[in-house]
Amino acid sequence: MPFDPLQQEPQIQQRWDEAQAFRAPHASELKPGDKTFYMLVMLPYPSGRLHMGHVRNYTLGDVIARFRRMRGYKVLNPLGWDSFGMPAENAAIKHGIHPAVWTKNNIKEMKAQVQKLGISYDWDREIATCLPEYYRWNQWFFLKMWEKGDVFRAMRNVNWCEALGTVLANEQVVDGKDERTGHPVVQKPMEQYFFAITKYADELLACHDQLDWPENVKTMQRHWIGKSVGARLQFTFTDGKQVPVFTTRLDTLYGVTFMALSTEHPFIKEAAQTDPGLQAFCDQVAGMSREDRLMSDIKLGYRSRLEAVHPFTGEKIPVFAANYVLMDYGTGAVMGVPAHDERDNAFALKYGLPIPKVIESENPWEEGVLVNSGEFTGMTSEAAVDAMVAKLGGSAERAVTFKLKDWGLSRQRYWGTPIPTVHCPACGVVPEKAENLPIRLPEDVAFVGKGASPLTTSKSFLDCACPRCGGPGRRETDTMDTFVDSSWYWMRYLDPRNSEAPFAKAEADAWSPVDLYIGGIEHATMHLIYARYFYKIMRDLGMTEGDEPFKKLICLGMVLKDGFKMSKSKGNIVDPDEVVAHYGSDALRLFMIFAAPIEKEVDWTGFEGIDGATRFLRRLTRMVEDHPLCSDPIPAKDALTAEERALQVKIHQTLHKVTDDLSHRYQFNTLVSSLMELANALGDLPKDAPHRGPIMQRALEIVTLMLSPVAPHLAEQLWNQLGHEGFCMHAAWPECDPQWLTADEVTVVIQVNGKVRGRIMMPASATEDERRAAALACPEAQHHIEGKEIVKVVVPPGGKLVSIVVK
RNA sequence: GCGAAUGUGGCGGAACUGGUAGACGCACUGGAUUUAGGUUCCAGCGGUUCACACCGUGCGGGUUCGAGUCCCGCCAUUCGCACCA
Repeated sequence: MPFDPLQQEPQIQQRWDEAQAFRAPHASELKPGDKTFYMLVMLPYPSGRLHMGHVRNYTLGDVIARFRRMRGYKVLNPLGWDSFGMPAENAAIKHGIHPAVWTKNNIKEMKAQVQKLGISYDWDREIATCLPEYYRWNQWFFLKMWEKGDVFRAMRNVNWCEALGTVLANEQVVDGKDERTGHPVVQKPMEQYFFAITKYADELLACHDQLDWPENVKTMQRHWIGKSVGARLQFTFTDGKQVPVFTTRLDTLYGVTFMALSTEHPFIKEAAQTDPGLQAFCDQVAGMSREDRLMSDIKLGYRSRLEAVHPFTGEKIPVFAANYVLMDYGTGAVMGVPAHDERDNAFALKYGLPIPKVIESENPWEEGVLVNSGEFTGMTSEAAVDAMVAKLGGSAERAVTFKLKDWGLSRQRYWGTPIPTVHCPACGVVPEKAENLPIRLPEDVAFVGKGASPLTTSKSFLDCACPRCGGPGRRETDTMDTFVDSSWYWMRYLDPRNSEAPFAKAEADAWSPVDLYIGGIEHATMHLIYARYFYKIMRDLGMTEGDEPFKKLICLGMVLKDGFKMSKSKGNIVDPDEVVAHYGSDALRLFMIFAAPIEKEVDWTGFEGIDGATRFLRRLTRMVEDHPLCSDPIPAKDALTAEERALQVKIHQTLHKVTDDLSHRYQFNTLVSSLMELANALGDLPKDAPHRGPIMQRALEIVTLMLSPVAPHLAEQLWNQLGHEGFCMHAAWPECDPQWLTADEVTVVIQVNGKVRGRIMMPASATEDERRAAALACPEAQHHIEGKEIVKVVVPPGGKLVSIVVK
């Protein structure tokens, strides 16, 4: 049977389907001693079309899932849809399609595309976050967290477009204007719901130790969480107001020459009411585009009429409103120490403030010994902090702050999980009763792209009874951030039809935590921190054991086209469907795996690489076709020819390497090249080799088994052609034979003064002295040694090299 | 701006612990087979050079018998920055 993927692949997929080959057992079906492996890929957004990034991600996951099955593991490999979010609502505004219809169509289309790839998903586990059966559990978690005291309401800025009367997402705001209509956008505080994730900040940092994750991801998370140890102290204004300030450098207190408060700080707002100049400055900052505020190093300030009093010297200190002080970090107020803080320094130079030096150290921004600091002069920075806290008495204390902010989850949108609370004139904001869940999204809404959330237009949704007093109430119209959906979805895969709970504890015990999680590096901080947080919440609710949801993490690089991210707007999309229709999925999978190491971005240069993958698969097929089946055993080592022995070594070394790549190194591109090398070696075995039959039989079996995770369809075909019944994917992974792992002879490289001058073949068993002697005797080396003094000869362990140093 | 990463032939990449730079593949060149080819097979393929040899892993320094790999300083590109998912 030739290589004919377009004909064969659908048939093989149908056979797998009929045999339920990918079904994962539930907890009750697992036997004691069963090894389990939970393989997870990040939940995709159903944009409508699959792209190459998905193909890469799912193929990698599938390679691991299939490999683990062959190693005897029970494997759970699910997929679902992150199906709430803005694009559906945008489609509704633009094309008048209901978000639910648009989303459902997209899922259908993308699922069909994924299925053509032959990924071994257990589709019985499929979930979609936009279905009430799913999002009711978001609501359930919200209520549990409310009970736990982990939900609160507070003010935070949103992107407000006055002309549209709408809140906009960051990505909709370009240069301080609505991307679509060009109307100006300002920062406006709005009352919102929050999850108190900062309660878990310390634990999120500490648990990194348990994780087999890339170091760079852990580092990014550490910086994101941003723990700072320092002190909080009160400054008093001349009008008697107390202003708390957090500082990591209390030791520089004598160097304070100004204070800077956020433009959103309540005292600044109050002062602005009687200070038109200050008000204008605050308006200017509120209207600054997000990029400008975040990404420029331009420090802007405005000197208010407020004055603070230095707690030790009693000197009056000017108070500025400044764009670089953030209201949601620390206390929204900083003490300005221009001599010892880089940003304060730039600010002081710009506004002509004094810059007195109070620390003697090598680098002005680092700790040292205090000078010009009254009674504290001469102390080290460390000692001074304790002394100052003591001297300041009740108005100062040691404190810790985090850059991590509490998780604002309110969205003023339709296509998301309704937040299950009720506004009651008598009781205030009241959580819904658990038995009333799910609070369903209403259908009778209009999508116009301006004004408040569409939910505010649905009378049937708005009118409800207060869960506490039973009086008339108004339902909350905010929906949840879609990050809530993706913060626990992998647990729902364990028990997707459960109508009593998000999942049964027994299922969590059987499968959690996830053994390997694969997804994009772009999720390094937000999603992966929220998901870890939710897992700790689930643990604290007694729903699962353990601290961390994802034991091992692999982050993929992006798939680019001509150096750019593939995107509709650039018109550089390569459609996987077209490739599969032309080359079949095995060739696409093989090429995706082979093209680049997984953590690197890969540029989709065109179809030439796939031609190469196809050539390789065709060549293997031909080798199997040309091979007459043989059931003779392979004779003992001594009976084989030198060529046959060398091939046996190559076969088993390759098997060893591929097994290692798949189980430990998680390096996949080299796995493919090893297979190609082995195929080349098999092709070189002479047709008249005396034991060709049994050697080739076993070699082709091993190659087919190793190919199976990457190109599973062809592997099934070849497996049957090699005389085996049943599925290759259910066959056991081959074991390598230790007697064939070491070659009889090795090449020893001879260097003279660091340059390679010769190579000699030596028995692998040669001693260090024998290698040294042979190297010195080698004619090519002699040529470079002659007439010179030998300073030393280095023979490093490993036996592959001798380095001679001459003068 | 802040945080994280990446940089090796014409191209994608390999080199796992500091030890043969360029495995494997693509593209290209020459040859053979074929009625034909998006077929197959053989050979070549970093640069300079007749050769010996020398140069060569983004750039500039350093450590070492030996550096793509380690250290210091730059440059370029990519990802993230809290309402995109």
